[in-house]
Amino acid sequence: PSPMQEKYHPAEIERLAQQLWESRASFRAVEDPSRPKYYCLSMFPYPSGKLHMGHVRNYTIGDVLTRYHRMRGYNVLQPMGWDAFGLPAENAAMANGVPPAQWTYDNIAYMKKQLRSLGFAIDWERELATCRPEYYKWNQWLFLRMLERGLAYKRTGTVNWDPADQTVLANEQVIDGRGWRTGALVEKREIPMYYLAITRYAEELLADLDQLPGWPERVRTMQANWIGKSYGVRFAFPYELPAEGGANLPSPPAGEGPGERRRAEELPRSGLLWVFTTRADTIMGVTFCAVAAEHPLATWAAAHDPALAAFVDECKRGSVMEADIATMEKKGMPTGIFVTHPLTGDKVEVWVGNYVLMGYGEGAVMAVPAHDERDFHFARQYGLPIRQVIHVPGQEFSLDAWQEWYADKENGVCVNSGRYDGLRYVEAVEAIAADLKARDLGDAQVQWRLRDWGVSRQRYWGCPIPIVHCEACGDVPVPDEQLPVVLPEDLVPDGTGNPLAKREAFLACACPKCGAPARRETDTMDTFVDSSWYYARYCSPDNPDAMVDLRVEYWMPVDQYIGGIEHAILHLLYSRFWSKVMRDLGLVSYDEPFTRLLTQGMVLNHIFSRRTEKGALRYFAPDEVELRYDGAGRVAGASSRADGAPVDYQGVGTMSKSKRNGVDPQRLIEEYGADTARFFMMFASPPEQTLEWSDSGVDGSYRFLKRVWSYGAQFGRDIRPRLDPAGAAGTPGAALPAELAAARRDIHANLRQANYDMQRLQFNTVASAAMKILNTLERAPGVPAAPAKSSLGRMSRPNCAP
RNA sequence: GCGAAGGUGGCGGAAUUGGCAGACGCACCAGACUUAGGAUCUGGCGCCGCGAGGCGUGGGGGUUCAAGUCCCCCCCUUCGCACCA
Repeated sequence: PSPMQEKYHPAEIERLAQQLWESRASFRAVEDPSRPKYYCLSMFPYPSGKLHMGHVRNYTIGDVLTRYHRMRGYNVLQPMGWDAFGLPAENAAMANGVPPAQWTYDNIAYMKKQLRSLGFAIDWERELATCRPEYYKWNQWLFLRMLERGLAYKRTGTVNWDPADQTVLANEQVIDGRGWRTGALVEKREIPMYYLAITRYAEELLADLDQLPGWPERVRTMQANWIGKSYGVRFAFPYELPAEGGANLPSPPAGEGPGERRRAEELPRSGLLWVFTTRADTIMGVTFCAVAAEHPLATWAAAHDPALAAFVDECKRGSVMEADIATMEKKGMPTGIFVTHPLTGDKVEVWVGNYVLMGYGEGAVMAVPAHDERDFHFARQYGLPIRQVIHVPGQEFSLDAWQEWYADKENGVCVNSGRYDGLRYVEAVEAIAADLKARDLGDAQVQWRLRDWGVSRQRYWGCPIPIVHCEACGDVPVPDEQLPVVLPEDLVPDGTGNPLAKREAFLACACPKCGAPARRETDTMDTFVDSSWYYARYCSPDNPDAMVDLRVEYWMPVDQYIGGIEHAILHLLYSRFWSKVMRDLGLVSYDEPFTRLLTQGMVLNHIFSRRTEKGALRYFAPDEVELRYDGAGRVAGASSRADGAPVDYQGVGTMSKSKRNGVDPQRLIEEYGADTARFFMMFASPPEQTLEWSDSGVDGSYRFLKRVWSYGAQFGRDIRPRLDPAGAAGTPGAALPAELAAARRDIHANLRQANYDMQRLQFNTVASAAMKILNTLERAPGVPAAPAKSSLGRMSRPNCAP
């Protein structure tokens, strides 16, 4: 052995190992039908500047799994790329005057260097960045295919509008109802946007969740609830508008309900107010209706009533976020318009309610205060009538306070409902739907909570939507042979709208249809479009002529997808939708893109703070703080190393810049080496659970690796017991599942041969960590945690071990 | 507000079908070795109490011979809520 091998110099060892891997192209993935494939995918990073611990954990878990499967003879693909379009690049551009493209490419270069230094087994030949024209060309191409099939369409949508900067704001840029840069009160504004008809796939997206046993149960539950299939009745209240004031009608926005997609140039004198309800059995208890501020009836009434107009304006202030709308104070105002109850013929007043959303359902709801909690409080607040029409035996209805049973549809029976009296929920809904249908005023209908996906963004740093606006021909799709519509990379946004709108060279073009001078669309696509199919592009990243080719059939679907739980709904749902669209276009043959999903836990660290004299909270980084313990090992207090004065310990929380409790992976790598970082992250906690940062744990990992290195020939004997994950091997008579037993044999066999072999050292470190992941993935039933030697005698409890 | 997942010692976490709560590990305490090894070994370690004993799985109620586990109500934390990624 050379002197170098006797001491542990991780920087040198890792550099040599990485050079070796590179010179041998060890991680290049080549299609090989003779071997089973294993496609292991980690969610690609946004190039925000540098890696954080969440990245390191995510990619280490993936790396361990690929190494394990490579050991077992699989042909492994582990690619990496960059989710490179997005808002932070524009914000950085505004702050520093650097074009988003330059900022993004610089960040990619730095983060790629970091990923390389971590020694991940990535096939870098397949690297992609979503901001490259050769990638986003295919966003545009598929968008055009969807447009041809009516899967992409244009209608109005609601956005946050900053009246000071005259620009659209992201939800994130609205703080307490005001624009983050200007402080101006944000307004809702209706603008034309492109939508993708994901609701057409709602049924399949819901049903196919059953085909994903490798996904965490809670993710499937959340997706099912998000899609939200409900059975109800869609019906209409006929109305006649008062005769006066018909001459100067405002132009209401297009109706948006499933059956109501007309562009109303003028509100007809008489018409139908459509609503949807899951509680048609309570229809006889309707005492008023509520419409959104943007609803045509509200617009019409506001034109005749200045007070109502002021209220409608008030409703249009504030953000469009559902969480904000759901938590704000419920307010309303009568329109003076009365509609006719379709079954009783009673007059029912229409109110404008700030809690009714134009973009959901019909933009109008029936109100049954007696049996809907929100309607109950609203009616009490405004003195509207409350009519009990559901009775639950043994319960007494009272107007004093809302009670849960008022909304009970299991035990409820119709009362005060004429011919429906005595019917239970299901019979009542059926009878009422039939009666409405007979009058041509409604029918039973399946309703989805899922809404179509609005993809237009009034932003620069994104994929251009391939549309040309021609005065004569209207909106004209860009022909395939003119793709990609290339985004100029030298612009710097200034916060006052999309800079593309000021770039004549981008705007000016010829109409593809008639050849006349035309203007390009300046909206770009939602970045969720970019991330909805990148995993498929990794299979053929070099193909300039097709979105995907036959290689996709070899690698896809992804066998193991790994990422944060925060993507459990949107990203994963959009990817599933996009896959199904690609399948229906004949591009791929799989139904679902991700066979198994692992949602990794967050990385936490201790938080320390102190109140300043002005009352503000000042945070201290953990390494700026000295901990004091009491006799029992409890944290008794903490003090600043700088001034010795006490600081408050706030427990643990996710690593964040604002709380100053982040740990920079770069420093860790430089100080201890990549193996220590990876080793610690794998052993400190099972992959799906939160990981609490511990400096002593990192230090211990380093010392352990050092000892492994220096023990040399002996270490197979000395170290082996310590490598048993959770000590599973220590239980006498415990039957290991075959998979775990095989993994154990692999690890022990390789430990025995591993002396001084740097590749094998890396291999063993990683392979033993793989055991821990397998424990999580396989959920091996019947494998108890191992007792210590000293407690073996206490194992007499019969139900303690098999 | 709505949807989802959680809450067990100082800490990470065990407890399989309702059957001795706290396995295993970390930290801590005492001792041994005896003197550089942040090693190893032995013992202790939920809380209160000198003790007998009492109390303990976020809080409150219930079912049961028996509840961390089942039922009802409430509280707290994390994730998502469609333009952050």
